[in-house]
Amino acid sequence: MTIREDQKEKRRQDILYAGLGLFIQKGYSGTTIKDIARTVGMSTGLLFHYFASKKELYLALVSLGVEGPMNTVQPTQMEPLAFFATTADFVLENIRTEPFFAKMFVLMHQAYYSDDVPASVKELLSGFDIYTPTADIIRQGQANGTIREGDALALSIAFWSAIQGIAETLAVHAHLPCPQSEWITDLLRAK
Amino acid sequence: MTIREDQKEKRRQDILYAGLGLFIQKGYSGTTIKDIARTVGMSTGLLFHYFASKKELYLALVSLGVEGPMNTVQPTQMEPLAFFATTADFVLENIRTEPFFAKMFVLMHQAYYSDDVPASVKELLSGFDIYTPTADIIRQGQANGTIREGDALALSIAFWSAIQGIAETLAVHAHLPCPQSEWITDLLRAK
DNA sequence: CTATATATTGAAAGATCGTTCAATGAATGA
DNA sequence: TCATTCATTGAACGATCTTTCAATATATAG
Repeated sequence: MTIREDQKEKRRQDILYAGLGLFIQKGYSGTTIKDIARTVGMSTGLLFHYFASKKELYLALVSLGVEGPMNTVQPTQMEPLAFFATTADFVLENIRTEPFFAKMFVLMHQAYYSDDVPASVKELLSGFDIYTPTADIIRQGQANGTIREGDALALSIAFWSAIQGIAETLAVHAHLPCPQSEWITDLLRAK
Repeated sequence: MTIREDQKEKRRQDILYAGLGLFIQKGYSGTTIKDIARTVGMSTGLLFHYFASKKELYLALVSLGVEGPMNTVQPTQMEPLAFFATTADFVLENIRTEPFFAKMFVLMHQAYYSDDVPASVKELLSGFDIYTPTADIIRQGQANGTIREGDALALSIAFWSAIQGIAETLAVHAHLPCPQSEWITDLLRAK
């Protein structure tokens, strides 16, 4: 690996991080290549030396999220309520201490739910569904009495909505206090 | 009020509602005047007969939210936890049964937190802060033992984040089941 | 019915954005 | 050192978007 290749890779990371911050704050269409280039301190034309297009830059970010720490949230053999406690704790702890993680969490939500993203991104994310597998785990917890009664899908929506909303808030305002993971877990806990 | 004025007003409502749906799904920049015009079935030029600009159309929507049912959420003399139970119940019930309410809730969040909105909208919303007054009520509930201990602002963020996330999900997918307001209230309740 | 006001269209203007490209400066390798 | 490759710029191109406008159809008023 030559010095030039190292610096090129570092420059790519800078562009990606600048893009991440702008995309979650201004949306895909609201963010211009000029915005990103100015943030990292380069000319607009030069950015195309690192990424072939705006679409590809955004897709590279979403791919980072798909392969990254986001999908460490995997169903396990844990006791159901303990799984949610662990998951909430892991995600909130990372949101609190790693700005990149918090922003990436918001970007993935944006990429999944917004219609203001390239079709290639939608294709990459098609088939992703956090609610269905989570709802299954909730049903197991309801069966063994640790998770409250109620529509499992609705409980899943409540759990992830809370985490998602917190990520959105803290990704932009890192100075605000982060809710405790136990509060979110108690949303599911049977009394 | 002539027939013409009635129809003009009705047409304005149609444009506003079409814009609301598109804005929350594609963002401000991602939504084009052409999009909105096509949705209501008129030419692009005609839309400027009803709204002077895209900015003004968006601002009219946010103004509806500011004056509308959104600010019926007012601190009262209620017992603190009862206030949150009532608020969560009111908001979730409206999100569940009134698509316009759910979408408006999402739009207000977008207008407040996104940087992809006209400066005039930011000015209209400056000074709005749901967290600070809510955190005050939480402190009262902590004082009388009905609300759990912990950073009041963080509890406020957790409460509203959950509701906001649910609104975002149901505004786009109205067929999904709506979480119970008690689940959200239990997020604050002392054990 | 006639004249005036309103509704509507499609095209054009003006602005902005993504993208390309020729030209130049800097670093690398032989 | 010199030739070659890479980094960088700024201007230009084409596409798209907001907004305007002249022209036409339709409805209202007297």
